Amino acid sequence: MEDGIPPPKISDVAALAGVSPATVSRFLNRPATVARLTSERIRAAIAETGYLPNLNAGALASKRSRLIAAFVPEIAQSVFNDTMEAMIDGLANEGNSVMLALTGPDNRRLESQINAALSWRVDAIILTGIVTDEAMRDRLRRHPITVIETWGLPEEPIDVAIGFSHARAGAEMARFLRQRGYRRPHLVVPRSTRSQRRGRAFAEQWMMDGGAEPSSLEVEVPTHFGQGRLAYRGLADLPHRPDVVVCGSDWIAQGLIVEAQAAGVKVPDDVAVTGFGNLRLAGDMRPTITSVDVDGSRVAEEAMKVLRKRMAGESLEARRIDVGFRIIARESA
Amino acid sequence: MEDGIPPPKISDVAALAGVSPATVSRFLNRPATVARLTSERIRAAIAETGYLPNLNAGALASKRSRLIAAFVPEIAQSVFNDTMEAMIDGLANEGNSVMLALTGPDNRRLESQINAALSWRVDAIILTGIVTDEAMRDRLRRHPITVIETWGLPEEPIDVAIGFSHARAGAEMARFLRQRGYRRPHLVVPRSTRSQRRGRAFAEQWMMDGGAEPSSLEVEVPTHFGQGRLAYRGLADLPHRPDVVVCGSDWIAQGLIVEAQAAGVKVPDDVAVTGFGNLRLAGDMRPTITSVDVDGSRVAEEAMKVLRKRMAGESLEARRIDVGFRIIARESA
DNA sequence: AAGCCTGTTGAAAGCGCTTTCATTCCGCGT
DNA sequence: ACGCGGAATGAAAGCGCTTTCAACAGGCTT
Repeated sequence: MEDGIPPPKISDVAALAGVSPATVSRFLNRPATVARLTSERIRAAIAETGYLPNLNAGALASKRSRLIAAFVPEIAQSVFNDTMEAMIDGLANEGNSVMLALTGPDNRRLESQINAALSWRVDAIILTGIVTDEAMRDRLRRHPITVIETWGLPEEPIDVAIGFSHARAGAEMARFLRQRGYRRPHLVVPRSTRSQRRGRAFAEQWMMDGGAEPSSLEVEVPTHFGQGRLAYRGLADLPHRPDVVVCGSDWIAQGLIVEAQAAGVKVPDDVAVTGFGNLRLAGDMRPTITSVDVDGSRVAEEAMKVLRKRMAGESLEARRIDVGFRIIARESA
Repeated sequence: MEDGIPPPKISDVAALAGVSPATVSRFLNRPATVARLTSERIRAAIAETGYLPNLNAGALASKRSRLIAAFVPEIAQSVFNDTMEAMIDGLANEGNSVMLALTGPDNRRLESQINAALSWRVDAIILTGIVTDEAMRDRLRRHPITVIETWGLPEEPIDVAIGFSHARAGAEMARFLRQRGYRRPHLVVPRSTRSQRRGRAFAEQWMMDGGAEPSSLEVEVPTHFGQGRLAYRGLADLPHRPDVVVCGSDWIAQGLIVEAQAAGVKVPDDVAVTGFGNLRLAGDMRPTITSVDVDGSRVAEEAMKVLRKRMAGESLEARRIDVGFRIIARESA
């Protein structure tokens, strides 16, 4: 940190290169439209001055900011991290900048963060975690920007949604476990809209297939290892001992397994366990954890495709993109 | 997403409120300077129009962006996440926006990301992970913005540094383990500048205290659970079996413990383990993991203090702020 | 030779704010 | 009654870009 002279501007570069500012601007934004020789001179002038375009001015003049706002509940420990990372990475590579906004587990700061994003005139908003407030959804719908909802797959997306059906994931897990012969599942359900949807769908499917209503435990988000341990201990108080515990995240599953083993209980022989998210640790744990895999990088990819199309002014073929999910059967169940 | 009319601007609000744009601007930026009644009318006009200031225009005109760039190697799994979260949160609360830039584990994209940040004329840059390139450090020094380096504590900060001495942390761990009676440490060292500094300091201190040079294993960053398992298996190939494994992160430690237990080896009786970072799971694991605690929220706090002072134009008392660290002794060592 | 197209460039008018400077209006001391 | 100072406001000049629009030079076509 130091101070003094203002940074060079486009007119400084233009003067040095012996062209007009307009030409420098063109060189920067649509290089193909400026003559070879001119380009060379401008390139040299930029290097010499150390010019960095002022993107605030650019955004103001062009009404396109190449700025994208990403909303996540939290980053501390989140299944979204991989997707976010792939996205931020990819966007940066294409010359965009990403503003990260944390909305808090209960979406407390959602509104103020959305206002901030809109005030920066971002080109797009990427939402992770569900915006349940209809008024807010409508407000976003009225703005002429791209809004991508990820992970969930709402019936009526704000604009575009990329994700999978949590209800189907829950139901499928119920079928999977029943078919494997389990009969007394216990659910550990994080207090998030999506997790609860999975939990509900699991229970419905389970009962539809003739099972009794599964017992369940709610835990706070973000989920973590320690919750698994507590969840394991809670098992003792249940009217009848479950033969499989369906956890809302791989971390919970991992903690539960560790606690079970510390108590001398074998997984999956004495009690089976499933997780969610198919984090790397699910495959690394002893025993390896049966989990639900969602291709996070596919979500990122599709999101970027959508953004590219929008920027190019093309129209989209689909407003709901289902990336699906897969139950990964491993040792723990 | 929809389109049509351009969003309201400050002159629309001004017209509706029957004042000049200048007054609305003042109302927005220094409310104390506008009369009570006028304020009321403006407030109403803003509400009626749904006005959101265009911050690009604001930043351009005022030369202050209230935009802060945060650089991290990655977010997927990182000890920095808590600090980042606290910081993003705090900054947003004070009316700033945060641009998150991923530099990649090897700082590959550092330069382009820094250029992007400077192009947006951010007010400050927060660096996590060490910028080793002296040319880049100098370049940043020449810019009239606040640069905060976190976690490390370089001799000659670019501007301000907030962190702790990794060398001291390594050395202290060596003393701690020796005093506890361990004699054959094995190091699992992530390939990051900071981790390696700790590892080296550990070894030096250990030998200075009369121990033999510790064996060690390098692992890639970001570290993860699976590496601990592999590290455990690698132990078998060592010339003599270590009595304590010093891991570069809690995740590694956790994986190592799980693998040891799966092999019927008791922790810490047969082999002790330490981690780093004091993540929540360190206290939750069975056995609980001895780790090194760094107060991440303190780092965030100090960073925000620095930013506040700079924005207020005050000068700083210190350019290097040591937040220290503590070895948290638990069951695993 | 006139007419046209394509490729390349420059002039100039904004983009929507902030901020200086000037102006007006009051209350107050003398 | 006069002048002064402070509070509140407005006029207007930018901030550093982008983007029309027009202009011009060649090269072709007819």
